[in-house]
Amino acid sequence: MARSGYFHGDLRRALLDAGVDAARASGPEALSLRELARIVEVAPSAVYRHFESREQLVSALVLRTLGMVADAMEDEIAAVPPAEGRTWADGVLGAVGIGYLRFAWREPGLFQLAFRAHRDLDSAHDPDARGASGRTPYEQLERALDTLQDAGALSAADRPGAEALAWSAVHGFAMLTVDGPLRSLDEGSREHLAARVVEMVRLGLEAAKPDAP
Amino acid sequence: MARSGYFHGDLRRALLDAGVDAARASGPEALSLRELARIVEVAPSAVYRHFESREQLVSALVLRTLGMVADAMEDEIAAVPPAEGRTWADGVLGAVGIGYLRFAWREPGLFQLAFRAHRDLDSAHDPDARGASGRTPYEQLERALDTLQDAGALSAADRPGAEALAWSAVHGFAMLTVDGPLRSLDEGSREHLAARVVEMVRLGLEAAKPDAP
DNA sequence: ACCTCGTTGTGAACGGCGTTCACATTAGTG
DNA sequence: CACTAATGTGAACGCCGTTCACAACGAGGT
Repeated sequence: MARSGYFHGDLRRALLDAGVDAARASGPEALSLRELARIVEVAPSAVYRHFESREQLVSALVLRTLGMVADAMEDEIAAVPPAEGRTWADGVLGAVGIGYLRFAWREPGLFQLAFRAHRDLDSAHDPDARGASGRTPYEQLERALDTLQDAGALSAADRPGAEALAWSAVHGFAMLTVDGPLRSLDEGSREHLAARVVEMVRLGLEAAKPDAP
Repeated sequence: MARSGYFHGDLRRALLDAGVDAARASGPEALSLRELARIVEVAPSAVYRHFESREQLVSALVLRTLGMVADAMEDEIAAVPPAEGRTWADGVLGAVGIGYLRFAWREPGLFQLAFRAHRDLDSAHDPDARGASGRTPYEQLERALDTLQDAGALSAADRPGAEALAWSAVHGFAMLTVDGPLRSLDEGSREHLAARVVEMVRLGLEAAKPDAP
């Protein structure tokens, strides 16, 4: 923790901790390499012993944050009243979406860090992006959709692309409400609209009207 | 155009032109004030005679770009086969969404410029954000939803928030496909999924299942 | 105990950025 | 024609990310 003179105990971890704090407080823009080095009381160049570049540091922070998102989803799923078949599947899918959104509102800085410039699908299955449940956020979505399919609410023909459909709606709403034009919505309207977004996703997925016979 | 010695003919316009070119080529990150000044062959400080800050320059560029988006939507609407009532209304709403998406794919750099850090709803009605039709992109969406309501496909109770619902889905899909994890989708799947997104929005809006009696 | 060697942190420097300010140049106006 | 307001210049400030030669340390072998 405290540095033993010249050497820092665990600089890599300390930088990541400071990074999470900074992003939480003021978003991903505030993540300056020099600033983090200052917080940890180390020369800027020391950072390069643990990360190849600022970008790579940010990537590590993104993975950490994705784990938190996964936990938020898991919490929301745990709160779904037990049910069977289609009702349960709908509940889980909704919980995944609401978990995503509630995390975004509770931790806007971290949310932006995780999803604003989160460019690759690699992280969707990166071990470092897993939460306590052992799943990444993307895997939670996949699982919810599997459940939906098993419950007979989603046809096999409509399954491909279902992740994109659901993610689009929820992610778009998150963007608009966290950072965008709808960011000054009060919590009530926000939650009400979120429920409509989730309902829209459900309808879009269960419509089962493929354009091929 | 060419500068008459000391003075530049129309520096403000020249900077905006250069800014659009730069953003088109390499996204909004590449918009450095000094770089634009270099292109226009002027000292960096000269920029401050026309814009209070880099941020304000970018804002002006955003408005310009929104006008182009409005035009793209208008083009798409013009291509909708003429019909009446609900069919026509559905067609217009779809065209607005598809116009948004096609613009995003055709001009990814400009799209990001316009919608990535586009923080206020003010620009939704800013005169400088209007296209040739005299409407901003947001106003096009409003109009499409009005049409939908007039056609009886959208209840008055569901009208508030309809903009947010539609925008969320389309914007989220645009983000994922332009910059995000789905950016390497081929054009075919992209268009196919876009149609499903639009269909999802339609279903979500026309569901007419308010939670209050 | 000593010496080596790889690891980790330092300090100074480079070029780039946005921004400021005193100053130079010009176009219009009275 | 002189004055003034508008417009462009040049140098400077403090920030940023990154690089590199160098210093301090821990561990392992002799």
